Amino acid sequence: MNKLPPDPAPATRLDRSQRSGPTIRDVARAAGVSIGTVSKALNNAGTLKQETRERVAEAARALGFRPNDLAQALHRGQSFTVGLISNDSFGRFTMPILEGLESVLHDERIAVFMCNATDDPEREREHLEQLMGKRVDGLVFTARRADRRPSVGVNLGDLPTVFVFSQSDDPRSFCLLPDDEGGAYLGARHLVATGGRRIAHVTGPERFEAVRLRRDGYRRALAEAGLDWRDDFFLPGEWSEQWGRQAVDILFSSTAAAPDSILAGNDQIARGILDALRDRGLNVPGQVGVVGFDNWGVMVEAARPRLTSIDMNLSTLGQEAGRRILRMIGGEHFSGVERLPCTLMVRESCGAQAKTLFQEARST
Amino acid sequence: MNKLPPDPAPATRLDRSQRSGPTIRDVARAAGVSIGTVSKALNNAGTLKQETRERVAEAARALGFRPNDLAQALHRGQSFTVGLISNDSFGRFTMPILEGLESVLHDERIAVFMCNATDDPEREREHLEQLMGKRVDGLVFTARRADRRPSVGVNLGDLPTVFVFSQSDDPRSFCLLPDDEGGAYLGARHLVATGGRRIAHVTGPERFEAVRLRRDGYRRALAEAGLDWRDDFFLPGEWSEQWGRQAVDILFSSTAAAPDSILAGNDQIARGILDALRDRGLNVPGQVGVVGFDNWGVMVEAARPRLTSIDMNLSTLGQEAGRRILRMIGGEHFSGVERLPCTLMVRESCGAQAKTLFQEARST
DNA sequence: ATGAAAGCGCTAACAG
DNA sequence: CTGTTAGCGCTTTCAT
Repeated sequence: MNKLPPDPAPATRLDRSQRSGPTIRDVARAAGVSIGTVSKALNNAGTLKQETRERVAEAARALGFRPNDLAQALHRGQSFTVGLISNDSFGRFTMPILEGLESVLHDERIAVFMCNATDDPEREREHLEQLMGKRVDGLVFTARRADRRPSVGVNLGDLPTVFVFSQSDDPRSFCLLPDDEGGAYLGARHLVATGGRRIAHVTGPERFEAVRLRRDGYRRALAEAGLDWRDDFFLPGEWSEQWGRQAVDILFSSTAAAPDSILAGNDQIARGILDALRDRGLNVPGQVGVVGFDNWGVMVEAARPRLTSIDMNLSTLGQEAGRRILRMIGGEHFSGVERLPCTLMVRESCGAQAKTLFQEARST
Repeated sequence: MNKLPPDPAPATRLDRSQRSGPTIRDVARAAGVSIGTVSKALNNAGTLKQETRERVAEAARALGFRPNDLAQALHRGQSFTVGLISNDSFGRFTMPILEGLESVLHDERIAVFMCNATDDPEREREHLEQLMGKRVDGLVFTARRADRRPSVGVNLGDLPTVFVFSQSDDPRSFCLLPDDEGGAYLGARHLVATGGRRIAHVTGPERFEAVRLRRDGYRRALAEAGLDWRDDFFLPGEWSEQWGRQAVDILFSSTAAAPDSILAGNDQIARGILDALRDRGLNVPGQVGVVGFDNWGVMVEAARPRLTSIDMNLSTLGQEAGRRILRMIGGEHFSGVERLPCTLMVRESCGAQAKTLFQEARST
């Protein structure tokens, strides 16, 4: 029965005849109709007798026929795929975004190629070449932090592209970001509302745009509450627990005017702050209220007490990215930066008692 | 010149003529040769005059020609794509695996469709259908924890499939896992080597196979050191910091025979242990040595002191998965379970002083 | 050394 | 209502 393999061939090449299932031709034969009829029946197109549709459907099912998307793609000039280029090797930010993106695209039958560039421009270029070769219908860029990034030298033509949690230096491109300013405002306002008068802000490196925007939100909340900005209460540093602990040492070295509240630039910093306060015997939230940023499950839940934090709604961001790219594929154009609201998640480190009041607060 | 669009059509359909770049036909025209010649020239196939090759290459470059992989795939019956189905929505384990997998596959010009099933069988089935439609050349399954999983009812034919960090209940399938037993053995042996005599093991739920295997490795190290197994020193529970803290309360409630070393089932538990020991005023590693499992950067670095931990080498696991699937695509067959060694990463929570001796230790 | 032509599996326009 | 056919962009014999 089996003819012996006539050609050993390169091992990485498939023996096509083996793997690929029945074709539309086989279905046509089985149902006793023409190829065109099968196509119409299976796509609910054209005008066919109900009985024919059923006969074809039946034959297709019996054979286990599954249309070949590649052929379809070739014909339609649309591949039903988009590429996702990520520079967040750790996945902390990319995964929720991907989840949202994918859930939206999946409904339109389009699949996502995920590529990890890990900040290597050469690698990114290669990935882009590959994706272009695969004729993706769109492109999504993601990065670890929301800062500008130079476009690598690949001609994308007018391929629909969106930058999520990441920015392009090309003003014509479209960027989707969390509302950092509003998020920080929300956190600081919550600290005010729970009685804070001396509110410090311990955050990441000032070269991050997110750090500057969050600072602005913090400042706005202070102003609104009639509180003065104090240079010694704004501490940019690193995104680490280590820095959070160190910042507490700085803030509380002179007990004179130590803060009664701290807004952290991320949850890791917040956790460091909590640990250091604990070491000093200071009660949270009794003596000091603490609010984090990111609402990173593993951090906020493990913290003692559990951490109140700002959620950037990354999954929603991903969903919106999906919706936009679909519209762009449909011919619409977008450009500029759009920001989506953050949400305050209240837990015990600050204001859990005022839960009903603030839990739903959203920025913007 | 342009004829007006005769059909407004669904907005999500591409206007093909716009987007797709030059075809091989355009190159042929530009270079003044036939289509077949262009194909040969670009693929270094057949036998062509050197000058012709160059002329074609030049024309292709000038036009910015990029071969259409879809057409190629249709012809060859190989799509140069594989699907990755992940059930680890959090990404903690999937990302490193994906990174390794992708780096290997990328070199063979094959791209990865990433699909998130988040433990929803229906969703997984849909993804599989979609991937089959796209004629992926292979399939990789990943899960959050290395436990058996039922196969969803989709006929995969003889499509090359590998389960990484995850298992199938079909004995014919191929599974790639970390050597949990060996990893735990490594950790426990290290605790022995640094002077531990009363070594406890605080870990996750016993229904996880990984928990049982790690327990076995722990037991083997004890036996090898002539130490007795003690039921009260083996504490299965949850994968949380909370549980780590609680376990310390249990272990040290009677100061009588408290442990001098603790092997944790993961880094979160280990971190909880460290915090609780600290609360009790116990010095690590002076009074109690602690070893974690996972070597999760954000945990081990933030811990005080920094955490000695077992690395499962997930990226390597992903690479191996990539190599195997390539070989399977090439026609080879694999089945059964294979385990790759873990590595001990020594830090201050136990034995950093003995660094040179154990840092490179590998299981198996 | 190069060209011509037959598909890969499917869709859509046009006949019948 | 259904069949026929011309491609989609590329590879690969087989002629020339």
